[in-house]
Amino acid sequence: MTLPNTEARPAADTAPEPRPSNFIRDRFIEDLKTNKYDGRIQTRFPPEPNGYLHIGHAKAICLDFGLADEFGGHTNLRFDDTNPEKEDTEYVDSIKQDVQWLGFHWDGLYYASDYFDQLYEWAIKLIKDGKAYVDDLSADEIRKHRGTLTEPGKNSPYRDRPVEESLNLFERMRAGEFPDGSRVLRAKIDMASPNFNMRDPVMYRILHAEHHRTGNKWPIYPMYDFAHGQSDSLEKVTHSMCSLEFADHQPLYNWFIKELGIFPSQQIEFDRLSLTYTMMSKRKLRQLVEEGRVKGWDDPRMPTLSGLRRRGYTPEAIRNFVTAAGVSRTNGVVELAMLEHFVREDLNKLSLRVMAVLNPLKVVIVNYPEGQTEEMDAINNPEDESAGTRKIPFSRELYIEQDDFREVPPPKYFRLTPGREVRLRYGYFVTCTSVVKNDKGEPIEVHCTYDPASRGGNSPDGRKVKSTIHWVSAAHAVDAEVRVYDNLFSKENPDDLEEGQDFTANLNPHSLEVISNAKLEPSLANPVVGARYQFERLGYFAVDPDSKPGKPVFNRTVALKDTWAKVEKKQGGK
RNA sequence: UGGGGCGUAGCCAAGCGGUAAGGCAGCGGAUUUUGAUUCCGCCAUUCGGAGGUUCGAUUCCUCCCGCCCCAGCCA
Repeated sequence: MTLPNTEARPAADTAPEPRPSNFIRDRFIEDLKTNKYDGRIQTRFPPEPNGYLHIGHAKAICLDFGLADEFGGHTNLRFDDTNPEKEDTEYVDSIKQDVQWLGFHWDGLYYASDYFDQLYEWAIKLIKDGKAYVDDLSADEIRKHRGTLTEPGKNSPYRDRPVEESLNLFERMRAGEFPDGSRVLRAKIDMASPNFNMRDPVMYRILHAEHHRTGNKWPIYPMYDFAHGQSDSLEKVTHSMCSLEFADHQPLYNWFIKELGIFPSQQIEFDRLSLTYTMMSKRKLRQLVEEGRVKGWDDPRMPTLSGLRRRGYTPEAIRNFVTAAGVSRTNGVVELAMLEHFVREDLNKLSLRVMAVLNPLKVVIVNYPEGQTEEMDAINNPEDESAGTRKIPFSRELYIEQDDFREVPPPKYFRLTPGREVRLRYGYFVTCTSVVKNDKGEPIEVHCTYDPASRGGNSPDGRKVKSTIHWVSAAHAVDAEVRVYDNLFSKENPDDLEEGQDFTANLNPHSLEVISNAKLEPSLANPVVGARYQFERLGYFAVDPDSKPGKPVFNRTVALKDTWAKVEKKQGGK
């Protein structure tokens, strides 16, 4: 889906916001100052192509690309594709698209699989140096030899087999002579290390699996630990940022680089992004897709970049949010309200205002001539004068929002109610004179009179009204489907579970509300897919790809802030 | 329990020995043809706790408490 350029984004006329300081930037500055890498900054964004990118990845992307950009550095996109059983080109395509959509450009595009030959040679070298050996133990036996948190591990009986034997066995592993799981190549480090990653970690496993890029060339695949640091090194990466849980791997990362005598890339760990009411686990997001709990990876309720894009989020909003949330080494959880603030902030600047009624209630202006239509002037974007104005038809029968009329108004309710005068935005002042109700006593039609002198919404005598409400002319209205979203999960922490529950127990049953009979102003009959609008007084909405000519479908990106809803809730209202 | 990491307001987060930035949320008030936006004001005598060093500690030291990560032939 490509987004049309329907929004004019005003050129920035102010200096960029000062970036909050953080420990990674400090490290860059320090390394530049000491000329540690000849004044060079090289980073990489290294996703495994086993799923779609989510907003947590946006943080890593903004750091890897954004921070390097700040210092005139370079950033590679590198796919960490060392586990063929989980990976697919569908994911590499979506990842490339999402990185670009976020607004970043990679200098080099690489795959760990590009380095399989080099990695294999390095493994041979380590065997020859007596730093690696082929182990015939089963996975289960290896686990038993690994020891526990308090007990050191035990050496494998194969640990001291002759170099020639390991060499021969490893070559035969590579030749495909052995079945999966029968043997592994291990680094010979220290089975008594308090760090499990140093207890003779596995470097290669046998996997007779087809790889999405190398096909059936390899029956053995390197482990993450034997691929990542060396890939960084090959790309002359100076600062290799990764998340906190890899901190324990750093000694191993450095060990391989040292034993191989290759370019000394350095690893820096930072905290992952967590959001309330949101799930970032790729495995669980995949489960939601596969079980049909959502409509796909790009379901607008998903925290994936493709989902947020379809929902109407802008890349700017996401980048601003990530920057504001900051980076540290604390495991915190950011409130979803903060993300929503940054979309509203961006959308407020660029989206065209439009009138739309989600839950229509018919209004008849009894003293307005039948058959007459007037063209009223409306401002497209009060935040951007260059967006101009447009004409909206006004006639005797209109729709207003059901919420904007109360037969019996609660305290502080300013909107339409019998006997009260309100302004129809860009229209006229109208006063409610009577209500027509159905058998159940629900209002189905409201009768009003209008003041012809208040055309456009101003009364010459200067009298005030407490409220301005939006409307759509019934005869000119465009029917539309509007999808209104709420949090995907009903708990702040979706992993907060009762005994025996699965995380899907916390799915919000009301995360999607489909409104099939919304009424839009006629300018919205055939909007461009992806275009974003503000429905005045309601929120920001984006055109969904499911739209058909004359029958648009909109996704609510986020509602406008609603002080009245808060007041009403405090009053114990609906 | 061994190792690693982290504790600053409801949430995120600066701070690096000189007396607590900023953002989000919240609460007041002004402007408003969106109960929106914008604007203005308020919101930590205190930095997980207890000791110690110092003229002076969120910053240094010691001990304690709490939370997160690690025992995949996943990344």
